[in-house]
Parts: sequence; structure tokens; C-alpha cells
Amino acid sequence: MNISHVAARAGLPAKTIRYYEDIGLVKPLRDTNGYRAFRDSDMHKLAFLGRARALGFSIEDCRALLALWEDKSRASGDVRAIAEDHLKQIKAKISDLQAMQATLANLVDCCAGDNRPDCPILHSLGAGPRPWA
Amino acid sequence: MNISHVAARAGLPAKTIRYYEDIGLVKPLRDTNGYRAFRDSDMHKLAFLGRARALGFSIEDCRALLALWEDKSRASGDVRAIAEDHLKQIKAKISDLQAMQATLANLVDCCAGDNRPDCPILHSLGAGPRPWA
DNA sequence: CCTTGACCTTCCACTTACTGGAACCATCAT
DNA sequence: ATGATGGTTCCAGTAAGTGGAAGGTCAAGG
Repeated sequence: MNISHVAARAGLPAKTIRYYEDIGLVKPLRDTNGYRAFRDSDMHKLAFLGRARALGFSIEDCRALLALWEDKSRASGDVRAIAEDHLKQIKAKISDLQAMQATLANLVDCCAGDNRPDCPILHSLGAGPRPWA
Repeated sequence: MNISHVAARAGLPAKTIRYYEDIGLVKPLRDTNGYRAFRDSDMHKLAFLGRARALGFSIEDCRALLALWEDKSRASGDVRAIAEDHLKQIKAKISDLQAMQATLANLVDCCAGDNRPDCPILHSLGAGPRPWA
């Protein structure tokens, strides 16, 4: 399988796949012409990576998950630990964003949004406490 | 006011303030010894930036908001447009994260997290549709 | 006067996870 | 032979800083 074929099947841009090879996440073979030759196992790895990245795992998390995936004797607790940690970060990020959203929605509601120069959004940004405080 | 004083009052690291000068967000004066000399107006700008960044506005958004803040004749509609756009992005990001959270929480729940090698998290990442699909 | 320590300065490299583009090679159909 | 698609490498840039080295400045203490 050449790169564009794999890209289509794994749902990743070819550029990204080359990058993943660069950083050692996949190691495709090479044809005599220098083209990358992906085995099925490479394809599966890339699909795995695509799904893990879509869940927001970092590249380094993906590297660890992939190692565990390949290690048939791994303990599921190791995987769960990574996933739980990531879940915690996701929750924290959601909280942050929700706080931002509340503050900003409030500011937008207060703003006439017309041609008058008086704008409560700028007023609030220019003085007062940090919005999230 | 020298940089560490401003940093403390604006709640930003000195490094960040130097960076903001680099990219033209603030233009402090200089003392004869080469030290940055911040006026009150610089301090207010930096505090403004700190608050806007805390709300997740990008640097370029901040640049625009700062220009509007300085422009006494601006229309509040301009500001509101930036804020509404940003709000939309925040909402989209929250949705994304919530979808991730749901999928991942489900996977974590299904995982025994013990020493057995069978792990539904890896199983799900290794096959099936993209989690968000 | 000299030193020490806490400032300040600049500049360069590194971070995340790619993405865009240039320059060049391979393959195939016309 | 030529043009259209592939593929390859490498270089640079993104957002928003952060870390560190090398070196100038200033006030206080001995």
C-alpha cells in the first residue's frame, strides 16, 4: 500500500503519516523506488492513532497506548490510568471553557452592538478583576 | 515602573510582557540604562491583555480589541462581533470536548483496570469507527 | 573600592502537532 | 516526448509563550 491509499483508509493526511514516521510512530517498509510500503499492520496502527488523536490523546500518550496495544501481556490498568488522566484533563478544560463562555456571554448580552461607542465588553476588559476570578 | 513591578501588577510573567513588546502590543519607553519604563497606560494595556487572554481571545483578537479600546469613536458592534465569534468557537470546543468525554468515560467504565491483559479501551481504539463518528 | 545578589538586557532554542511549499524523482497515458 | 499524477526530501512557519545563557546595572555591606 502506498501512502495515499493508507491515508484514505486511515483517514489521515499523507503529510501527517510522514510526520508520524518521522517521530517513530510507524515504520513502513520501502519499495525499491523509495516509496513507502505500508503493511496491514502499519495501516492498523495509523487507524489506531487516528482514533486516539480524535479522542484528544497527545502524541506521547498515543506512543504509550500503542506500545501497550502491541504488548500482548500488558495490564489493562496501565491503559486505564492513561485514559483516566486524560479524562481528568478534558473535564478541567471543559470547566475552563464553560467559565469563559458564561463570562463572555454575559458581556455580549450587555453590549448593544450598535454604532454607539460605549461598549461594556471593552469596559469590563479594561478594568475590574480577571474575568475568571 | 520597571518590568517586574508591572508584571506583578498586571499578573503577567515578565517574559510574556517582553514578548508582547516584541510583537508590538505594547511600546514602553526606555530609561537611559536601557531598562523598559512602563507608563500607567502601558500597565492598563497589559492588564487588559491579561483579562482578554484569560477569556481565551487570541493574540490577534487582542490586538484588534486593543485598537478598538484605544479608538474612542469605535462602534460597540465591532467589539461585539469579535466577542460573538469567539463565543461561537468556545461553544464548539466545549461540544467537541464533551463528545470526547462521553466516549472516553464510557471506555474507562468498561475497563476492568486490573492486571488482566484484556482491555476494552485498546480494543475500541484498535477497531471500529472514529470515536466521534 | 570591591563584591555579592538581585535586577535588567538580548538572543537563541525549544515546545505541539502538524501544514505549506519548493525542488526533484517515478510512473503511466497520450 | 510530454504532461499529469503520484511519490520523495528538506526547510520554514504556525500560537503563544518558556527556559536558559551571556552579560550589563544598581544598591548595600564589608
